[in-house]
Amino acid sequence: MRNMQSSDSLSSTLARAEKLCARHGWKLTPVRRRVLELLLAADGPVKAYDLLEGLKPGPGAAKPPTVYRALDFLMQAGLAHKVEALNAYIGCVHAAETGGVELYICANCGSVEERHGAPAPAKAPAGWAIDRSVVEHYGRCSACARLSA
Amino acid sequence: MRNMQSSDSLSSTLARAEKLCARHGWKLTPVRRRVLELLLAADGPVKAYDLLEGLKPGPGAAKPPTVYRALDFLMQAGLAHKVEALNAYIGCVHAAETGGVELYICANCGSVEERHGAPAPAKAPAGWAIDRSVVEHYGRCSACARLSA
DNA sequence: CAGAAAGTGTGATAATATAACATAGCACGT
DNA sequence: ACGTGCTATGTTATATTATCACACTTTCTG
Repeated sequence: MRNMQSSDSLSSTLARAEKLCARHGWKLTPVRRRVLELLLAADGPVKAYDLLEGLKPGPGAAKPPTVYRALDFLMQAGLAHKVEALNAYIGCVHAAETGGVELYICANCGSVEERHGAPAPAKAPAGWAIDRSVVEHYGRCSACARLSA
Repeated sequence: MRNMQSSDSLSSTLARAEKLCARHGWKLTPVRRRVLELLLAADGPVKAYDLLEGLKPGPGAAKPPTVYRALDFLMQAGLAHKVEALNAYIGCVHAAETGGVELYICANCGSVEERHGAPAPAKAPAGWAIDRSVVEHYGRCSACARLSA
């Protein structure tokens, strides 16, 4: 098993996503919801074109813009994150938490851990105003670190 | 002016790169050196295909693999960094400094500041072994922050 | 010198992402 | 209900970023 997301918690995470959107008046449309499901069900970061494949079985055979638009929405809503160094995307398990996200990515098994509310870099250069930070750590998760030790 | 690199210091940075490579037995070949020059002379992060254009004037009209190979070398040598969230590259002014790199990127003017020796995240999840971290902060540099205030 | 290793040239193509414009569904005031 | 505008989606094409595979050359080494 490569992620922390059980099949049970998938549906409860989706339910929370529904509520979050309802509360804000955002529309979790079928396409968006389907993309979120695929992200949450995956064992790790997912490539955009794999989502595209994942969408094929359904009635709507999507084209790239569809997927990218859904991803944009989910990221704005805080329901997904982009893993910049992998050009891949993950569903956010702790949606609605505020503050920056810090990602820990296991290079061996692909699992990802999210940390929220990462402390603002107190040591930014003088005078800089930081809007957004990308923080990604690559290494081995505890399980994989033990095995390869 | 968008970066901190004067024309003077360009040549001295190149000289230091030469020495660094000589000291380690790495080969700073003409192509690699030319790419490094382009990176250092630029006002900010440079896209791979812009480097490709920049190489055209010279005798060797390069193809993509040439540029990517040069970039790989420079990054391994610590002479360049990739800005993951922009798919762009920067020449490293503090080459040979150890430890992780933290980048501050001004969304307004494109200038970039490097910080080296970023403290390892003491709060990594228990048991994780971190090999490499990507840390990029987006916002406004002190000059641009003042103007837009 | 012979052989191996590292670097580069070249053509093709893969992988990632967006532009531009058409269509459809829904919300809202009347 | 009706039109109006807004949001979302569909569709075609294309832009952008990156790698593969193979040939050739240069350099290093014994």
